[in-house]
Amino acid sequence: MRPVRSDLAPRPGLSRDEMESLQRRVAEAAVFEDDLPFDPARVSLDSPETGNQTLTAATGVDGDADTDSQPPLVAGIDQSFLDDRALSAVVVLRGGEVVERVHAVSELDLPYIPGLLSFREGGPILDALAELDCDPDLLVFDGSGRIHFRQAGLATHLGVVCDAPSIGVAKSLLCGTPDEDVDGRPEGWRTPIRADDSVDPVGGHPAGPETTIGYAFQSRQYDSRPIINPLYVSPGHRLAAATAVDLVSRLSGSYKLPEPTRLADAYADEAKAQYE
DNA sequence: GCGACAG
DNA sequence: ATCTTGTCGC
Repeated sequence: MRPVRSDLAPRPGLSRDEMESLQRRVAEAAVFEDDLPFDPARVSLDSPETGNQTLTAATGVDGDADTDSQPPLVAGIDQSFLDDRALSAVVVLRGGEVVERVHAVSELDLPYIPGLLSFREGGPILDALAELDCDPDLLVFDGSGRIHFRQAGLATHLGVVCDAPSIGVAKSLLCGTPDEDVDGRPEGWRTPIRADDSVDPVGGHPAGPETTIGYAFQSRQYDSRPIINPLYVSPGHRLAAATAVDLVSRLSGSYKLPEPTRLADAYADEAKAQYE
């Protein structure tokens, strides 16, 4: 998969002000409403092994019955680190099946700076995506999308550069305010994350308290003690916040992290062993 | 000045 | 992100 907007790609050697202005340009190009090449309802972890060819009525009118009969391709992306190099891993799923796995090792140019993560990890991730033979319908990133000071987190930045639907799944909240207290909620529970003073309005995207920039989502919860923190899901590009949580919910298996992310996480560690 | 901050 | 032993429970 190749970058479509390489002019907006995270380049090394930019000053902090230049990185921030590039993020504003990315946010302006971002679409936070549904513009998907597939029906979200067709995303699941169930393998259509036995071919559920019921309801094939629509295929006769739209054509492309072959590709329409299969679930969308979803890519999970995560990284592990070696000294000052990053190992970016990508695992692509179709239904519950892994159809491709690739990884790339790249030099890191910057340290981790809250708010500028895509400039540290973006390039390395694009290196891995370039190794892909297939073309994912959806990209699931480890980090934020619209839940970002300039509404241009990692998932938004790379989603725009690849011009692909993308979602950001973070384990902690970067900015914004949850509608309700997020502690000790049951599985499946979710509440909106609204823009606050730390979020800037950008392009056609407002940043008032009425703006939902993402959701806190309780993907897993055990009946006992160790209360599990929720996931913070936000749209990256080409989908609305509500659709982003719905998709993450559909991609959730038996663990806290959605399956594509969990598999990419494991693959990043597995591949790392080959280099150390 | 103080606080807050994805991975 | 990364460094790490033991421990509880299905």
